Amino acid sequence: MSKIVNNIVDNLRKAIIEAINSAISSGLIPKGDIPEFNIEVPADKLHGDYSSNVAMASAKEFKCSPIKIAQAIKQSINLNDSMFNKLEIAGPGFINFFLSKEFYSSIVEDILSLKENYGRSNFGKNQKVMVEFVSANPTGPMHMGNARGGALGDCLASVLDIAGYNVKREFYINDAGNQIEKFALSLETRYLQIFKGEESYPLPEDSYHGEDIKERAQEFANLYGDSYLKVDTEVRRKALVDFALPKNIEKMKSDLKKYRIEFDKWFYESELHKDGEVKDTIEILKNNGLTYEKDGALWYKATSFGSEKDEVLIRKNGVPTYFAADIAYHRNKFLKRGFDICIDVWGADHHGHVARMKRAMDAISLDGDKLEIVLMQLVRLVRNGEVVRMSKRTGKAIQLSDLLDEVSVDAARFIFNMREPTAQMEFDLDLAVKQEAQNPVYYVQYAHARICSILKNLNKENIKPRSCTKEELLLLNSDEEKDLIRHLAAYTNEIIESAKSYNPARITRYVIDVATLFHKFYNTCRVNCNDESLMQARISLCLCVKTVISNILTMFKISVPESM
RNA sequence: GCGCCAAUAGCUCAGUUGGAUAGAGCAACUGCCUUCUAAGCAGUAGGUCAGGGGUUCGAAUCCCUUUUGGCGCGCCA
Repeated sequence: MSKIVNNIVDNLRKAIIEAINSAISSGLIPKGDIPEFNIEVPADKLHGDYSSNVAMASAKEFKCSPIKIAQAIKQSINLNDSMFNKLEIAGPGFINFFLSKEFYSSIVEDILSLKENYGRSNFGKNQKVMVEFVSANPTGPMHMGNARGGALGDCLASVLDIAGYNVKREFYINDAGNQIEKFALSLETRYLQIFKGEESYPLPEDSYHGEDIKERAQEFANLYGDSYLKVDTEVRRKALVDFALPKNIEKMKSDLKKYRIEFDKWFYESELHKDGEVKDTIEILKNNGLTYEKDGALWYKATSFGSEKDEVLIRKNGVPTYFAADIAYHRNKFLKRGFDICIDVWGADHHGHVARMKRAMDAISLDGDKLEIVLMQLVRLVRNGEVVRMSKRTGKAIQLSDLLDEVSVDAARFIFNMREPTAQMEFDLDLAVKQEAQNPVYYVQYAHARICSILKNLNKENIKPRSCTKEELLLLNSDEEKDLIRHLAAYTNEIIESAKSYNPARITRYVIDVATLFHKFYNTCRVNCNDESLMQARISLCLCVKTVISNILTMFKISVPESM
């Protein structure tokens, strides 16, 4: 991992604290405890490369004006072993630090030596993390929400991996409970309709009306004919479900594979029932005195954990609820499989379930705060400036597979990760399809292809990249070059911040900025120039940019074109 | 009714945990290719950060309130 950048902020912080302490002991400022303060990258370059509000933040504690504190720090600080060579006091008391030339050359050397490992850190300390996402209902095809959840969950898992966590991806299949009953009923009705006519078997209110059910029933009929007309309804339904469910799951697997998502595990809810884990979990709640019986059902005292109302665990008919199984499922993740952190990616419509689920972990003596829920808002598809709800081709709600017929996987994965998960987003179909500048994924890929092209042209002239001396790298001193390098330097930290906030969108925006800064550099600084040393230094910088873009796109499973 | 999330340029969205003159991209307008990809770059224009209070050196950011949207409050998942 990059030693340089990750230590810059820490070391600066230490230097500031030392400076204050020494200022106190030499009597420049009164005694006091140093409060929390920030070190950040100012928006305006004139305000330095890093800036601290320490003087303002501690004014109250030291009963001293920010300017005076800042001056005391300036007088006492030792920057000899740091990457900084200058500091200024500005505005109401900001202390602005300026990086030395060596910083820039060090970053280039750093990236060139780390290559595909640049950006990696051990921030996560190899903790076991599970990201559970998509987990679409297997009774039907996947929709737009699953498309966003897929891109989000998969890229989040990748970010965590780079940040040093031991990550597993999982899909939870709800192959038990009410909805399977409903699925069975729907299939049976469609099956009977095939032989007895739609009039004799109208679709019940609480059944799935989708075409996909009809298709599965027809496939079943093609295989077995009317042989399931005479058997008991229970046998018939079981046969239908046993036939249709695996087909649906296979379809989901292949759709997701096309979307470049592969799960480490597909976890079946039914296993939890079979293995008795649901029963065990309920037993634990019982033993903890958190259940009671009412109206023939078994209830969980969610109210003793801050919920507004209690929840049913076992229905009057003896069947456990989804909630009961879900507690058992998360218990399985933590306890049986030893995950340190579990992350669930859910649609925002499930937000009511979040606190309940976390507290239920506490209720079974686990730590609910280790269950992290990433809520994502729903997606609105837009075409020609209008919201699209239905697919033109099928006339049904737009499915993941419809989207991928129209939009490239690269574009879909990129665009879904441009917005904060918590933000409701608009997905512009026209834009996503465009192979043009406006489409941000091409903008980034173009920067990479441009670099490859430069290298190719140089190679034609028999100019090969070589390693540069420190002095040669110091030639990279234009604003464009320094801006670019400074931004590349922030990558490792950007990954960590993204991991902390479970927000891969941060990286998407980051890589767009890399592309922008590269394009600016490209327009002002010619790589193939007369000064051989400068040329080689710029080639080195190009290789750094290429590395970072490639690392990010690869991480997000977006193609990295050498030419466009 | 109660609760959760949001409201920032014409549109889509950022805003690094309270910092300096609120930023991008699209759309509009003006420039830049007989030397590395114009899928690019430079520039112009565009704002009462939904409204109103408060907290302090300092608020788009925190608190209260009003308004407007989205969602949730099942023996559904």
